[in-house]
Amino acid sequence: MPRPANTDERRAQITRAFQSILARQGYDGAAIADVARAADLSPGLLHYHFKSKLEILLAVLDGLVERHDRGLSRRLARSAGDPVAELGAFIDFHLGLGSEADPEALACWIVLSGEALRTPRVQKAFARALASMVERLTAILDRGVASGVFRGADPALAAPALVASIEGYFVLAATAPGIIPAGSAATSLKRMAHGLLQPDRPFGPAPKRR
Amino acid sequence: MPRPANTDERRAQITRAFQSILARQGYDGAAIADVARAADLSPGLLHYHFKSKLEILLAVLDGLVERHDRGLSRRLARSAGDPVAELGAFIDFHLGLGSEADPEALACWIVLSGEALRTPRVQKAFARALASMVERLTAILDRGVASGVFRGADPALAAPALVASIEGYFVLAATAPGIIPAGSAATSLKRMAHGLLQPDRPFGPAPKRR
Amino acid sequence: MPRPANTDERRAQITRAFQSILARQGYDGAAIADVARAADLSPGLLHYHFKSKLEILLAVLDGLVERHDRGLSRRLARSAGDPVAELGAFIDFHLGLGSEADPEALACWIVLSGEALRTPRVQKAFARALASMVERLTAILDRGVASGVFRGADPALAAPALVASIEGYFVLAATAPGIIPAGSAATSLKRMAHGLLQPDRPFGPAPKRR
Amino acid sequence: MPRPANTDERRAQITRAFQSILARQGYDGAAIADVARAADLSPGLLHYHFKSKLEILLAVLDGLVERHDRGLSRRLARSAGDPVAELGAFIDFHLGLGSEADPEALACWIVLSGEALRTPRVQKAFARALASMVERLTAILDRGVASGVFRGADPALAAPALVASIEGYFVLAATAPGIIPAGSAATSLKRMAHGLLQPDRPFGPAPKRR
DNA sequence: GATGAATGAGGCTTCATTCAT
DNA sequence: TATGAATGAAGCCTCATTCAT
Repeated sequence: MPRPANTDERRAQITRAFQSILARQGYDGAAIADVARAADLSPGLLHYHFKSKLEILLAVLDGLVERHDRGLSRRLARSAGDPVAELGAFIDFHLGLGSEADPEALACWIVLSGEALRTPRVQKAFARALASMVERLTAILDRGVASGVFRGADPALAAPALVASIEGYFVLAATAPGIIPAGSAATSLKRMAHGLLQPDRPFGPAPKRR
Repeated sequence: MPRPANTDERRAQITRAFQSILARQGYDGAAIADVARAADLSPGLLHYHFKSKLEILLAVLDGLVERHDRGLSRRLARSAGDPVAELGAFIDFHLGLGSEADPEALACWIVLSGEALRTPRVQKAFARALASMVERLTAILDRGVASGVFRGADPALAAPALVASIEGYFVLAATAPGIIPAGSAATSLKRMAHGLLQPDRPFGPAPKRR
Repeated sequence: MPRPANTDERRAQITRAFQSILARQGYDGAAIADVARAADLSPGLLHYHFKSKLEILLAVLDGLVERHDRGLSRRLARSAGDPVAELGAFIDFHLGLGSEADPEALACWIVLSGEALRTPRVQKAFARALASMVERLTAILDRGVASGVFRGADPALAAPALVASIEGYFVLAATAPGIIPAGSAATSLKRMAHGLLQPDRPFGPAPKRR
Repeated sequence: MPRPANTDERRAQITRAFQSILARQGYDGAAIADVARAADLSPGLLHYHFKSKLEILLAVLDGLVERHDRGLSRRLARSAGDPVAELGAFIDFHLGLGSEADPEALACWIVLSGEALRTPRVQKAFARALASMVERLTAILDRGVASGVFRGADPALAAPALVASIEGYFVLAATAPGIIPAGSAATSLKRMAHGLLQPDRPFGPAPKRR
């Protein structure tokens, strides 16, 4: 007899609108009233479905992470079993040619990194998301080491390094467009991966072949 | 009988206090009143010396960049002339073992990246700072290529890639402590530089030597 | 095929929950949603059974008064016919050794006195409750005067005075615990009653007996 | 050179306006905006001079207590040295014929008792005020006992009892006007004091004189 | 009778900025 | 230069009440 519950849809609707405002105006700049307007809801309703503004932010982060994880899984599935291909897919998924590019998500990600700095709950969730990325990449590298394709590599060091680089590309893409030559990100990161996952060679002129 | 001008000291005093609050509370969270209290000045005075809060933020950014540039120059001077050593110095300066580590500056830098997202003037200054880093690194790499130590490298791609990685390490260090194995950052980045600045080798088992 | 009416139970259920919240959070602090949760009902239902929040408050007051009156009658019945005993019972009932103490009801009573100050309907009901107490006590005293045990007393003055004292004890018990020596209230009030219900004697040293 | 500080006046101005609204509308009903309007100040200014609404309430309480204490001291001074007169003055000061009556202060006092119920800081201050009243009265009674005018009295019980009665008269005066016969309060309380401060006599007909 | 989503007004508080002195 | 009081616009959040189902 009561009106059918629609909490899930509403929460999604709110989260969507919040994410869009968040990308453009940052967390403090994202007024609840703005979000309500964007979602075409009354302001009070946002607080009916979320206890506080922070909860909405965390919901946005959750959504971002979940979509990221699902997308990554799908992408990795194509090259399952081949660590080199998986590594390439991992890199392409994150830095690939804009096919999956989502500037809004990217901007939110940067905003979230800023909030992680000063809000423990955001910090925890943000760090967890990064840790999960590192774990997945570590697993790939481990398999590569086991199969002998990544010689002399320590996945426990290489994975965080690659994730850091990806994160850095994100920041530069969002804040200093033009600094990264178009289309170069994935290629460059792959070369960096080569450096990490192969034995060092000294810099210098090509060794003379006898 | 005008009192002696002390604008410069005052501005420095204000900038210092603002930076400290900024690192802890973010831009919107940094109330002018808080800053004034931290600087032991009256709130009104901040607006006497700075037209607006944003101007203080930009002054902080300027100061950060200037100190960074001076420090980098000093560090590079030690290895002047040797591109490989300079590259190592560049990396160590940014990711080295905490000798120069300044968590406050780091946090401000993250905060600034977030503000760059939504404030054109910050964006411009932030991007300029990054561009300048890329330029300096590019010059080093160029010299290395010219001298034959960096074979098959394209400094125009490699420099942004390395700067992106550094930026990424910054973000992770500030937001997800513990994800980067202690002391590994500079080492890993150097290996990544090897990958970028040397000809590719295919992944795989070590070639048999005849 | 109407479902069986349960309005009365529901109203009692709501009133009970409201009283409990009221004691702890005051009138403005008692959110309908809180009350609904405490009563394990939906918020909408409260307004189905009560026209407004104020009506619930008045229902609580009614309930309080009714229970008080019933309890008092029961207590007085034991000493029916003896004005001195009835007076003692009246005092004990209100200030007795905690046997009947109900801190929740006490707190609500204080809250209600505050609301009486600014809400005419509460004021009226609150004053009526006090007037009824005064009336009952007056009747007792009247009988005592008639029978000669209360000499020189004016029940029209004495009854309000005793009720005021009881009210004062309530306030102190609820707001300044510890100020009233434990167990002293009823005893003290009985002595005060002696003062009211007997001819004055001047203060001073005991008269010399010849 | 700066504008002369006027914090004290402003705080007094705000406290005054708040007290006036408080008496009429209660604590929750006293909107900061209302108070600002009544004080002819901008709303923001109230929070410049007081950290929160609660602080204003506490300032009101402080002011009330201070004025009460000063007034009481002045009144007692007239009968210094004579415990009986002091007791009378104490009672008259609180319940006297409206000469000092301040309905606004009275209403605030009731409101404060309600807030004491649920706000620890108010509770503490409120209880302290009552304790101070009890102390002063106890001192008077002690002297009376020492000098033999109050025979068989225990000031540690009598003082709280009298203060409770005064408090009760306050509540009734504010919430149930008309219940206390005009002009009877002080007289009745004095008779109650007789009961408390003299040896008990059994109720009953006047003893036959021989 | 019952549900719980929805509304929208209003409350407290914060804060960048201005200004009289 | 310097002070700190003053302003007023938002901002987040709460809540009594209504209403579609």
